Amino acid sequence: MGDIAEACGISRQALYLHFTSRADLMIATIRYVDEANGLNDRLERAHESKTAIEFLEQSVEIWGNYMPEVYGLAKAMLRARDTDDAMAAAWNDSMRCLRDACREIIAALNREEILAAQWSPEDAVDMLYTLLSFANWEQLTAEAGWTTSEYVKQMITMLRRVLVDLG
Amino acid sequence: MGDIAEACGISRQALYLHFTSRADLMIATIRYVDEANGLNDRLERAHESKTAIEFLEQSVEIWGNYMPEVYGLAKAMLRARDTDDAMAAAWNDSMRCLRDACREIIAALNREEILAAQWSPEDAVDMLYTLLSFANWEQLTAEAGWTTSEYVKQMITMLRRVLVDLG
DNA sequence: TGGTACACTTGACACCGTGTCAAGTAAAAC
DNA sequence: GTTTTACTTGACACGGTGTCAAGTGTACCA
Repeated sequence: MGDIAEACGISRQALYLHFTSRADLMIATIRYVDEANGLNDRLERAHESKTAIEFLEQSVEIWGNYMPEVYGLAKAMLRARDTDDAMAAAWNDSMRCLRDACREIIAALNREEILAAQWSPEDAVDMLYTLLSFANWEQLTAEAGWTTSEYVKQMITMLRRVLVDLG
Repeated sequence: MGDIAEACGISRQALYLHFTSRADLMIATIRYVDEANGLNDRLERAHESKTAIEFLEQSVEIWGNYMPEVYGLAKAMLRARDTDDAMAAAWNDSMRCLRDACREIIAALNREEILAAQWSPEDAVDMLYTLLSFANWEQLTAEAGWTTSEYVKQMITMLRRVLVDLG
């Protein structure tokens, strides 16, 4: 809080006039970022896809390019999530549009009858959402040294293999 | 530290006679768990497999049953890892046998010429190691409600689809 | 038997970060 | 000209980590 206040050019105490706590500030920040960066709007664009596979690919590309933009905040929130229920709720809320996208992708694959036989739609949603996690992206980029475009390319190819059975 | 000391029936300060810091205690703990629970030894057993695919399946099964046993410690270490380099090193050290297993699995698939064409061996190792992460297991079990055996079964089927090209 | 080393005790203290409280100030709004 | 607003400084409580000093009981050892 001290560092943030200093960066804002106000006193630490003034911060508490605007936000009741550290958690409150972070939640407000993620709401602001959601609004400004518009993951919702961006994912919306994938809906123009003609096929379910294209929908999947578009969504992964959008998500893969979004994560680097909000990396710092996301990491801070994921850390705080473990000890703060309000933070966990805010994070889940903010990730809801990705969850929704996953659900829609699986529904689209199912509708086209190309969802791989091993999956119930529910399990497929769980797995897709899990595979697209920040933690995995961080591991592959920060630790393994992949670039964003490598991540997107490999992830798309992998997800096609995992989720799609071609007739 | 206070809680741990109390649980041990000694004073908080006595803990510092044995471990120089909280991080030191956790690192010693994970070393002890590694020794006692023997992930290394357990993974060793998978080497008796006749085929690369069997090797993969055995390893995932072993790992999937290991994670629940060390969940608490692993979670604490993953949290501390972000702010403590020694902790990060200890964690990586402790995960080295899983990394090695991933490398060997990919090498075996490659030797049998069934590693899917999309993958360079290095990328395949990175991806396999990432997919087997604690974070993914936690997400699928704690959040999505999968059981350990569901995790193992789905993970194996998925990894076969992801990594293996059958003639 | 006396002395020493060892494991532990109590109690105090410093440091850091979060969050709270009180009193004061400067400028804008009415 | 007064009130409201946004901020200031400065102090303090709390919890957690880590340190220090001095004391205690016990086991070992010459």
